[in-house]
Amino acid sequence: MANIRDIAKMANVSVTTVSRVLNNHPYVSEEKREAVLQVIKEQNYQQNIHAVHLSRGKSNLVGVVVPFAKHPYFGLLLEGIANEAIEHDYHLVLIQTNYDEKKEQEALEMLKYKQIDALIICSRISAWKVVEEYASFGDIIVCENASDRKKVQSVYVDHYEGFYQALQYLYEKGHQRIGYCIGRQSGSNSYFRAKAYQDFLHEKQLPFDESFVFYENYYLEDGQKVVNQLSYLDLPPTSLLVTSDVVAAGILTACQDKGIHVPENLAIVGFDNQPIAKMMKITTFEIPIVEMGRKLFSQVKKESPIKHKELDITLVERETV
Amino acid sequence: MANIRDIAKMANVSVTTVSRVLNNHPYVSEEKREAVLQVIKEQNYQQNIHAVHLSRGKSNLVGVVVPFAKHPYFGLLLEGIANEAIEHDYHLVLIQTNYDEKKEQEALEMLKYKQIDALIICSRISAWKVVEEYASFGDIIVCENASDRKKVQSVYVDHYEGFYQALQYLYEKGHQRIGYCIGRQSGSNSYFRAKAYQDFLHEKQLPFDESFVFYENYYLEDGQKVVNQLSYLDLPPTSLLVTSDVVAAGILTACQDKGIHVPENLAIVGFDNQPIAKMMKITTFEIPIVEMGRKLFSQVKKESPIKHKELDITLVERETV
DNA sequence: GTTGGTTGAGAAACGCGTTCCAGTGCAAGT
DNA sequence: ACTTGCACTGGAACGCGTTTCTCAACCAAC
Repeated sequence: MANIRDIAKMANVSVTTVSRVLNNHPYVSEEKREAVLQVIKEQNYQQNIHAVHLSRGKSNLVGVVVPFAKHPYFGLLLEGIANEAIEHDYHLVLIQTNYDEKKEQEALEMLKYKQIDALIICSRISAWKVVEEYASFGDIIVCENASDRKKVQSVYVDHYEGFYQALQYLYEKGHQRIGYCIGRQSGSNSYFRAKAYQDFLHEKQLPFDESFVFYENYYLEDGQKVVNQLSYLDLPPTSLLVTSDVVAAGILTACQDKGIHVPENLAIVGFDNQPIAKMMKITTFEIPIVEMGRKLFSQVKKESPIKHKELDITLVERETV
Repeated sequence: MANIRDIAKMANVSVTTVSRVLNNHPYVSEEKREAVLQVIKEQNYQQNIHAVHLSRGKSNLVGVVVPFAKHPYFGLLLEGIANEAIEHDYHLVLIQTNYDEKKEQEALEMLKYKQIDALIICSRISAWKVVEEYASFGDIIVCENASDRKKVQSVYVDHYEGFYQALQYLYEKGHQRIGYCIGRQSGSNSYFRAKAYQDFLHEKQLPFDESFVFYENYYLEDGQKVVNQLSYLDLPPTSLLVTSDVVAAGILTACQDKGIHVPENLAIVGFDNQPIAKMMKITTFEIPIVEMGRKLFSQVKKESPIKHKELDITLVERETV
C-alpha cells in the first residue's frame, strides 16, 4: 500500500503538501489540492493511523472505566458517553474492571503511555493519591463529587444531599425506622450516603441499627436477598432507601411474592428513575444518568475552567411510598 | 522521557538488545538483561505505544459494534466480550451505532486502516457485500447465523429453530392465535424469525394476520405500546412471542395494569432468560448471552478452522404460559 | 585441526505522518 | 520605489520500537 511519500511523488508535490491536504490545512493552492486528491483516490490511499498517532502523540481515544458493562446504570452512562464521543470524533476504549483495582491501574497506565488521551472513571476503586499521580498524563474525569480535588475533573450528583432529601421525605411521611440498600460498602458515593444517613439520624435523634443497612446490592436478584434478610428482623424498618431502581424493583417483586404490602408494610424509595421504576411505579429520585454520561465526556479536552459540574436530583413520586 | 535508544546507551547495549529484553526474546545473556532492566527501572521508561503499534502494524484493539449500549441484551453481550478480552490482553473499542449505517461503516474503516485488529459486529446493518469487502483487513465476527459465509466468522443461536420451537410450544398448549413482538424489522435474526413464523403458520394451516406482528420493541416501555395496540384488535392473539425479556416484562406489567390475566387471557413467551424474566416468572427461551459474548471474542485471531459456532437455546418454563 | 551449529549482539532498514523552519513570489501599503 | 506581510511550497528533522541481516565468538563433533 502506498504511503504519503509515494503519493507526494505521484502528485508531484512535497510530502508536506499531501499532509496539508489530508488535514485540511490552508495554504494549498486549489490545483495542487486537486492533484493530490486525485492520486489519493486512484491509489485508494489510507493514512496509517498508527503513524498518525505516533506523530501526533495522541490517539483520539478515550478510556472508560466501568465495573460491569451489564449493569443498567453503567449501560445508561455508557450510552451518554458514547453519544457525546461520536459527536467529537473520539472513540471509546471500554475497560471493565469487575471492581478489580489492577484493571483500573491498567487503565491509568494506558493514560500514562498515551494509548488513550483521557480517562473517564465511572466508578473509582484506587485511592485518590494513586489516581492523581496520573493526572499529568491526560485528563481524568470521575463520576463522583471531587470538587475539592484540583487535579481531576468531575461530573456528579450530590449523593449526600439526595440521600438526605430522601430521608427527610420518608420522615415527613411518618417513617422513623428507615433502612437502606446500597452497592459496595466502600466508594465515595457510598461514603456520602452513609454520612447523610448518620447525620440525619443524629438530627432527628433516631437510633442507628446496623441491621438496617444492606450492602452489595446491584441487580434485580439482590432484592430477593434483602427481603429475606428483612424477614429475620424482629423490628424491621418500615421503609427502605434503595440506591438503584433495579434493586428496588427486585425488592418490590419479592414483597409481592411474600405478601408484604408496599407501601403499607414497607415503603420503598429508589434512585435513578430508570425505565423499570416507571413501569413498576416506584417512587424514586431521578438521576440524569444519560446526561451525566454526556457531560462526563464533554469535560474531555475542555478549555473551560469549570472542572466540576453538579447535576440535580429530582423526586418522582409514584406509588411505593 | 527516555526512548529505547537512550536506554540502550545507558545500559551499554544495542537497541536490539533492549527490544529483546522488552519482548522476552531469547538470546540475551542474563547480565545484559539485568543491566537493561535496571536502567529501565531507574529511568521509569515506558515504550511509546504508538511506536509499537506502528512498528508491529497492529494494536491489540478489537472493535465492538453495538446499536445501543444501554440495552440489557447488549450490556450482557458486552460483559461477556469484555471479560474474554481481558484474558487475552486485548482492549475493546466501543462503537455505538444507534443503527446508523454510517457508524458501522466507520467501524469497518477502522479495521481497514488497522486502528483495530478485528471487529465484532453484535448487530449488523450493512449488506453482506459491504461487510465482506473488509474481511481481508482483519477478522470480522458477527452475532448471527452466517454459516454460509466464507469470509466472516460467527457465533449465534438458531433463531429460526428457537422461534419454531416456541411456536410449537404455544401450539401444543392450545394456542392458535399467536402473535409476536420483535425489534427492528430488517436484520438477519428478524428475518429468520419471520420465516419460522410463516413456515409454522403454513404447516399448521393457520392464517397470517399482520396485526399480530409488532415491530420496534426494544425496551420495557415498548411493552405498554404493544398492549395498547392489542386492545384495538377485535380478535387479538391469545399468546405472544416476545423477542426480548425486557419487552415481555413490559407487556406483563401493562397487562397487570389493564386487568388482562396472564396466561389466561394472554400467554407470553420471552427470549433471553434475563434476570427480569426470572424475577417476573416469565416463561422464556434462554439464550446464553454472556457466553455468546465470550465466544464471540474467542473467535478473534483463532487458528482453528471452526468459523461458525452455534449455541443452544433452552426453554425455561415459568408462569406466563 | 577443521567444519558446523548455536548463542549473543549490533547496524541499519523499516513502518509513516506531522511540523518546524526557511524561503520564494506576489500584492497591498507608504 | 521600497517595505511589509501574506500565501504557498518543500526539505529535513522528529516521534520510536521492531526486525532483518550480518557477523563474531564459542563449543562440539568428526
